[in-house]
Amino acid sequence: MASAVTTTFSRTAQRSKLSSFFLHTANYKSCSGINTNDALTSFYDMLQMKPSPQISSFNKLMGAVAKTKNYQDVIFMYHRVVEANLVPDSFTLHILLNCYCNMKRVDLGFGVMGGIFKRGYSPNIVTFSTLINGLSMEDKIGDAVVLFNKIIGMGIQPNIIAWATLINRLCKSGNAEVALWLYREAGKSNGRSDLILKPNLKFYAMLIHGLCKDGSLDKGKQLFSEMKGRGIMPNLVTYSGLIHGLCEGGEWEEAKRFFIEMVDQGIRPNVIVFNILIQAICKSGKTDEASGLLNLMIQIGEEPNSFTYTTLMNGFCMENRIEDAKDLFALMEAKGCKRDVVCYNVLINGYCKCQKLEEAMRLFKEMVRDECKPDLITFNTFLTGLFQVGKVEDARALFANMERYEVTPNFSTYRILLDGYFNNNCFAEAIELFNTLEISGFDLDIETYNCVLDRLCKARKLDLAIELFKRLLEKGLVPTVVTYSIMIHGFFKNNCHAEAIELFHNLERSGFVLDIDTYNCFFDGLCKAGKLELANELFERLFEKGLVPTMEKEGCAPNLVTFNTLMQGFCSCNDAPKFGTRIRFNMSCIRKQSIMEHVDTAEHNQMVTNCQLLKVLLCNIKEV
DNA sequence: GTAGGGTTAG
Repeated sequence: MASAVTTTFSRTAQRSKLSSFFLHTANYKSCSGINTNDALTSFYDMLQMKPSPQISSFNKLMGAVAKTKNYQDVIFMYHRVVEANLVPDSFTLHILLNCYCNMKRVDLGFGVMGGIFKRGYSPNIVTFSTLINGLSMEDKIGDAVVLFNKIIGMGIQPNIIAWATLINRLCKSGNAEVALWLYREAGKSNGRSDLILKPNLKFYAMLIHGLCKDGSLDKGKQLFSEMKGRGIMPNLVTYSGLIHGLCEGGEWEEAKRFFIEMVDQGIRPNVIVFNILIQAICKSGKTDEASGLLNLMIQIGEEPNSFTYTTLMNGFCMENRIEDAKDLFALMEAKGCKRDVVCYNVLINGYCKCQKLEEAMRLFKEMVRDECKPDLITFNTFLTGLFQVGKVEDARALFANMERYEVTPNFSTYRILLDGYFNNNCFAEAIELFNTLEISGFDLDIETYNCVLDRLCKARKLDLAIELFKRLLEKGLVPTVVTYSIMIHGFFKNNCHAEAIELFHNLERSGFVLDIDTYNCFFDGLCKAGKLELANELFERLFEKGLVPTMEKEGCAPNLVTFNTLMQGFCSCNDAPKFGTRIRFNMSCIRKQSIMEHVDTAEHNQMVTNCQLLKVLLCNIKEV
């Protein structure tokens, strides 16, 4: 899309009344609603005036454009100002700094701070607050806290804006406990009453919401009471945050209690709090109840918005009720509610989930016609769906089309392609893609390596797997239990029993904490390799060492898979009677309630089959 | 004239 700058500068600049508006408006805020094109016309106009207007007039214009989030345009304007030999002042530089931070280029922001020094100004609390915000936006909350500490060390006193920036970002990044601690600290006087951060409704709201979202529900509720105790009365937004936090933390009953309390206080719920409730109800699988809430909203005259419809549509899609989702999609249009990219994505995902790819494609075309630009999530969703039904050709074509829509593939996109190629027997293509990603310096994580290792092992390309395993170590990646399970399984599958056993023993000796899946994988390999004695020995050893109870403590308890694997192994060998005691023991373990919890259907069915088989077998087994 | 601030969807 062409920026407003290009369009403005491609046409002859016209002297506009706006120019004089910017030259003479005392109150900058009064021009916040300005259209970027008009602002740029005025800007170009002002640049040509002789004598040049004051830098402050240019600042007003740049500030106005920055408010419209057209940061690229502000940067363009900054360069034109410098080229025109105008001297940027501290305000100009701070506007520029804020633009870079909002564009998630805090590195360039720090560069601007250099410029602030170079031009003889000193960074102030505004500079640092902006940078703290910029760092947080790039998920560098730790660096933001370090910077905050540093400025205090430099003797710069944070003001309420600096505190609000940091506390808000901490709450949003899952660090509400830290935020609360800081808030408490900021509330202490340190002998200077002018520096105390006074109790404040918005700070409380941020903290309550954050604490609940992070799972500290009791602390959140406690803070809510504390706030009321201090005479700060919660309003709709405070209640919404609390209710949302409680819903996210799974305390639906509590959320409902506060909703009722809010209504009793005479606070009328708005569309946002309804949306929060609808989402929570959908998540608990009661989509019809959520649908009832939509009707209630309409009844009381609270207009549902695109969030409302989309949330509910997503609820239906998750239950494979695509027709209901489609009806809602139609209702949305009938009610004059604009369908945005999220809404289309939800429905495309729904169609993909129930494998109606033609419908998904129709919708994709419709959204383009509707001038709704597909985004990264549209493509990632659609690609996943196409690969799932084996439409590899269509997936390739869609991927090739991303550029046309100015959407850059991300790491998830490549993972979808990689998995998709592997799952659809395009082994060579998958490996080629992986190699390209590796060479192009893509930051591949251990999970991606695990995926490729697994496929290589399963394709009996053990040499390549070993080579790749060495390479990931060289890269400094740390293998996980999954990596080792894959390798152990790979060795067994490729008949390298000795290597599998050696690897397992090395891991045990080195004190590496194995999980039950790794043990199961090892047991499975041993059983299939006919090494029942070894499997039995290991199992006995685990008991002798008291390791089985330890395994239980560490969430690594033997599960149904363990017993199923061992039972099958013991039964299928020629001298099954030898393991009679073990088989009986395993069966009694299986009957234990704890083993039966969290068992999937397939595993359960396997168990039933095993048990039936075993009953027959056991009849022929003499007690040992 | 420059920074921040409470709630919602994929």
